[in-house]
Amino acid sequence: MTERVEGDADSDQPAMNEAETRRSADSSERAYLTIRKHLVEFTLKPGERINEVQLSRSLGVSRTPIREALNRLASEGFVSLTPNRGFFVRSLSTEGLLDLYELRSIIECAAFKLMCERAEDREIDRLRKYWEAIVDGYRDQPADIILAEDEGFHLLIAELSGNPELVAQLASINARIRFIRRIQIEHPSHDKGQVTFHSGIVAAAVKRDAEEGMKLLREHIEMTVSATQQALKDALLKVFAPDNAADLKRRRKVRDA
Amino acid sequence: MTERVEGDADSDQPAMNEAETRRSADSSERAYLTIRKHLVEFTLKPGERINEVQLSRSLGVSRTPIREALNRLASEGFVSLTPNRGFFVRSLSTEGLLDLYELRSIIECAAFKLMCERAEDREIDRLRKYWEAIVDGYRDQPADIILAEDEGFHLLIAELSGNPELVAQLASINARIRFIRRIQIEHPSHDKGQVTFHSGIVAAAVKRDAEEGMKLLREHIEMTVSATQQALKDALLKVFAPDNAADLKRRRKVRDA
DNA sequence: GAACGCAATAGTGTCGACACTTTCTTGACT
DNA sequence: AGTCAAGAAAGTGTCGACACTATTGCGTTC
Repeated sequence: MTERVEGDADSDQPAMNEAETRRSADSSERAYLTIRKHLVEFTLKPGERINEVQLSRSLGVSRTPIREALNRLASEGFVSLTPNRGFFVRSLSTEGLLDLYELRSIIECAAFKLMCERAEDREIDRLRKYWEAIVDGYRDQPADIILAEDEGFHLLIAELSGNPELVAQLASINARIRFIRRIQIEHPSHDKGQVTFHSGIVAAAVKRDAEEGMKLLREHIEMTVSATQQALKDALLKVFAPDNAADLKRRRKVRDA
Repeated sequence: MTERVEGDADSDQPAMNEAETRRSADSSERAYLTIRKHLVEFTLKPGERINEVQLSRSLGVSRTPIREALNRLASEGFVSLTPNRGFFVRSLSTEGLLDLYELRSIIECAAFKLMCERAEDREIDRLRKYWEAIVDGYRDQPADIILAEDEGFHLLIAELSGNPELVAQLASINARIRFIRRIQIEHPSHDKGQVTFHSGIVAAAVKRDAEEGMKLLREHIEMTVSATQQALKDALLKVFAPDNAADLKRRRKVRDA
């Protein structure tokens, strides 16, 4: 949805004690990536109010690029903005999560169907090859890699649907649930049956069997949802463990405000 | 998608020659609404580069709120941002339009289905009453009112699906195609059969007949798409009429860049 | 006369400062 | 002790200025 290059956020300490004040013309982008990382890793906790000054100091830039980044994150649903009160970390409640996964299921099923109807044979072949190339080492990869490969797979389906809007939507949804998916992958409950699932999807695509593919997708997403819910609960518990219950109460009050 | 109150943009000349420099704490919001209006009405033409200084002068605010508004509009797909070169009015090509309508169809069908499955009877009744309240004068209203009532109808369906994400998505799509829908409504080709269609939808909802409703929705959207394409062509022709072909050529070159 | 480079201009990206609003603190009053 | 209000502190919203980048126009060279 947002109109820029992605380039994942992996450099972390860009400033802090860096005296050399370079005007690198992309403070805003770096701020965006860094803040998103904080959100994803719960360094900024759900429900928390975001202090612009503090953030700008810790990133070594002024408030302008910070605000730009936060506005972007607001459009993407990561944070919310209350006039004159500032930005808040959006707390992804369990229901909210369900809603997002439901939306994802809708988009993915539609994409699969359109792909079956429209894609050329050699495009379907691209999907098959993509999967074949990664299937071997798939389950032994670290979580980040698995996640990226999985997202790539589903995104490719969206691309083959021929509708760029679907791609944009799915990418935006992915960004929002990525942190949870990672938690889920690292969680003991993580289902290794994904391999079978993906192979099934490829088979359905080759046969152009839209119904079969959509059925698989729906089942798959439903399964991950229930697994994810437990993983999320555990993660939230861990995040709020050091504090006492007061924090949780406040969070509930502000939830989705 | 974006996290604020909507409150439609209908006040137009907020500043310009207003000497009194009030710090009203919502310049950003006003800028957003005004710029969006310009985009919707083709005052800012597709493909055009947006000059922040000029805009800020004409709105009587500094560049900060202008940039904030433009960033928001970028997230929503109205404009695009090229680093160090600025914002450009996104040219909604005919294909792009098709993709958007397709996405809309997907979302609306899914919403209708979920509504049939989940909504309580009194909620379905709300939909019926909403339509009954406006059906009488519907076709004689001015374009803006028809548009708002129509959007409200479809948005209500999304709400009754029980999934706020669907509502947000639909709202965002609506914002992007609103200007075209208005053009289409004012175009001589505008189909008055919408009344029948909406009544059909309500009937299907009352019967909880998801298949029937989805069929109607798909047909309806497909019909409007073809009608809209002609309307869009006429409108674009009108917009680019004063200039010569050079402008169109430039536009093609930059398209969706 | 066309291509190239260089200076001048226009425009974006970021900053620090200040006005205005919300939130917290303190102290008077019941 | 608890409540409320006034003032202090913290924080957001907006501004104008300046640094940096892209673009335009001009003069030079081949």
